[in-house]
Amino acid sequence: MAANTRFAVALHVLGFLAYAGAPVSTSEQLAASVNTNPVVIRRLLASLREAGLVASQAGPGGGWRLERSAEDISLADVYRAIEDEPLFAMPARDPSDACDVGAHVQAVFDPLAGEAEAALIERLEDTSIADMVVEIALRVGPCPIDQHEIEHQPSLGAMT
Amino acid sequence: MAANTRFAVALHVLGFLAYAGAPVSTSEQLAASVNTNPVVIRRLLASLREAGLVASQAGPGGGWRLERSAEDISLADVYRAIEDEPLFAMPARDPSDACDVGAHVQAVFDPLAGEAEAALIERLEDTSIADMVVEIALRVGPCPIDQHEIEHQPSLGAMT
DNA sequence: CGTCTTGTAACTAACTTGGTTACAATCAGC
DNA sequence: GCTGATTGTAACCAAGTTAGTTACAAGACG
Repeated sequence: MAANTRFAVALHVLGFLAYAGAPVSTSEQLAASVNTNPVVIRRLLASLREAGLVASQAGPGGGWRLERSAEDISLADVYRAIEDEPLFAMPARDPSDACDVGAHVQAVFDPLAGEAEAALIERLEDTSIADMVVEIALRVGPCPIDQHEIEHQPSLGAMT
Repeated sequence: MAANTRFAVALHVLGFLAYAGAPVSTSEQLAASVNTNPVVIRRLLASLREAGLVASQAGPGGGWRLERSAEDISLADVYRAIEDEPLFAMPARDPSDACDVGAHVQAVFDPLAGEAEAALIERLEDTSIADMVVEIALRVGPCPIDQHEIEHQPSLGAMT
């Protein structure tokens, strides 16, 4: 499958915004952490902004910030903000309606596909961006120096 | 998204095989019902055969049949037979490990993505091909003539 | 005004998908 | 063994998707 990497990138970026604690982060910083182009980040975050998850501001000192608290953004919110197409779909060409199966397969398939995707989303509802940030912080391990006081963007460390 | 239609086609074909009740159906017949090319059907069914869901036989009178009873094939079996790549994946380029979030996002993301996909599969486990066939039969409605006795491939009706 | 940043269009390269043709391999029945 | 039906599979094409990139307009702030 064309691996769906937008979801992973969205979680990375939202995790960054939550973890950084800075008032805003620029798409340049986010792109550096994800290792991609700032435009890719802006495109993705545009979807998240439409869903009310983040806000942006232009100009010097501008950038992106969470519009809700990290506890209040579930992975399901992110999934819904990004994925507009259903997970499973019927092929473009309609099946033959001269055949009992072809005539009714769509009516039977569609609700099944919807329920399966709903189960996926329901599971995503159980985890928040804040939960993810906790997991990340746990893996960073005890810090000799409290990174949150070195600079305003602690998560960047000594990035080039 | 590049809508995943293989899943829908697989269910259609398996439903056809179960509903038809004929000893075998040819990829030509299946392709006619799905409204696609026989080669597409053979390619897809090759995956299902590897998973032990169907069997094929060449030569005259040959074709495809279910290798297990329709009650014994869950939609999860079909999903696993078809999808080899994980539903969610990290982007090809590794994130920056100069950043706390970039360094650990994959370790946090991977199990989350796996659990979400597991929830999807778990839901698919609840429905069998037989369940689908019942739903289809219900929609066909009461038949003036028992179609299963007109011919050997009742579901084809008067297909061209 | 000058500069930093977002917003967005346009283009490209790589990949995926479904469709199609072609042909070898297999098998049943005569 | 010959014939014909059917699967098995490689090769190729067209269309669509995705990520990446460049370019530049628009907005915000000192």
